[in-house]
Amino acid sequence: MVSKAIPDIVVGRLPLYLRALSFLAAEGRQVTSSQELGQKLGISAAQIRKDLSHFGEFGKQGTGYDIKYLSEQLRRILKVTEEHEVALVGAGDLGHALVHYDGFAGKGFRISVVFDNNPQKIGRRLGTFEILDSESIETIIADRGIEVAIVAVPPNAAQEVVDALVRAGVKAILNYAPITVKVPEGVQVQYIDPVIHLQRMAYYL
Amino acid sequence: MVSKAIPDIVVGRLPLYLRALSFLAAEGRQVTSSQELGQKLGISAAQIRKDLSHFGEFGKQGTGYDIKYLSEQLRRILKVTEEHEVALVGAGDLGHALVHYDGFAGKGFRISVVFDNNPQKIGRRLGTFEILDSESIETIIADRGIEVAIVAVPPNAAQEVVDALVRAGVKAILNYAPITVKVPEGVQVQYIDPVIHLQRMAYYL
DNA sequence: GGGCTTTTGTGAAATTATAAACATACTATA
DNA sequence: TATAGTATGTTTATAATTTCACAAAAGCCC
Repeated sequence: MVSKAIPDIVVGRLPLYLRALSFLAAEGRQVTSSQELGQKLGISAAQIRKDLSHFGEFGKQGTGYDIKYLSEQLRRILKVTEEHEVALVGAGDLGHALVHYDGFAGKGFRISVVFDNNPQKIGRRLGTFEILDSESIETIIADRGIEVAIVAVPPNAAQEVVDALVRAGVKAILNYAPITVKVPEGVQVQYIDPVIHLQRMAYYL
Repeated sequence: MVSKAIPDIVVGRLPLYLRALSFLAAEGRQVTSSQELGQKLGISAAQIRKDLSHFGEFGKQGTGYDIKYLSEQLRRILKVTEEHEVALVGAGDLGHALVHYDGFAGKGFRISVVFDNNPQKIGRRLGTFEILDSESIETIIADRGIEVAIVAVPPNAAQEVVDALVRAGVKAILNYAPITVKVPEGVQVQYIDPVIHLQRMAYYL
């Protein structure tokens, strides 16, 4: 394997591999194979081997992959060995669900601050967090060096929030608002919109 | 254009086009171009034209696309002109957020029944819905002919819920549980897992 | 230890997807 | 009515991705 630019589509599959490995580990399994992983994920075994080969040699011929070892390697590659602090903007129903979501634990992320622009909500608690004024996004996020944020605000507020996050130095944004936002070079955005997924499936109904 | 099997990746972009068109329409715009749409979505104009060409000719040379007309056509293609009834399984925080989410309106989907397996919750209300026993998924969904469902239950319950949905005749499942589930041929599953998106972005931090 | 089985890592081949290029058609304007 | 300017739909070219195929390495069993 030679170090080259890794295709983004490959990077996008690594978290799926890691997730599948976590489940196998939880079942007490020690070793797996590209074939088994592929079966579980609906991906060809060859593709999994090829994807991993971009980063090194993690398996043993005739045996497969040590689950614990490969998980560690993937976590290292994805830079999720330590937990990233995440800023959440939007303390509505979705923000509430995200704050209480236990799926972030051990996966490399931890919500550590919550913002909202509603004066009714500012100063109140959401879970263990005090809801902070969105006006303070820039200073607080910059001060704390947070570089990951989740946007869970209505669509008409999303671009404005994203702009503030970018100014604060955030480099990765997970946007639940159903609009495509503009960000400068060097800032990543990923989108979660249930309607997009549902409409895509509706085509095949 | 000749009718052939449409690449899934093309189908996956249609909802994005439709979403962008909705925004333009909301701004009072009448006409747009592949170039403008591409700019807004971060997709090349050629790709948009090519994607649309799989389904017909919707534009006018020298002018572009009539926003209302193209939206109608995309809705027809995606089969979201009428609203699909959606069954929601899981009345936790996420289910709560989904029931109150106003982003489904006018997009082709409407949550119309809610299930949970927690005896504490069954019979109570979630928004305007009475929470029904998950045990009744099969009969109720089959009776009402629902073919779209959203799974918002903990990972350890997800496969079981999916199995029940499949038996009930559901053909499209949006799964918020962070596990890859097994479904028979002919049943679609799409996944929403914030951790996957965050980990993918973390690679580039 | 030798033969058999398994499974990796990886080039080469096949497939699929994206981008570029362009002929054609339409609008607007003078 | 002629001309210039746009923007489509489609063809062609380029690039990216996936699959295939196989040598090599490791384990297992007698």
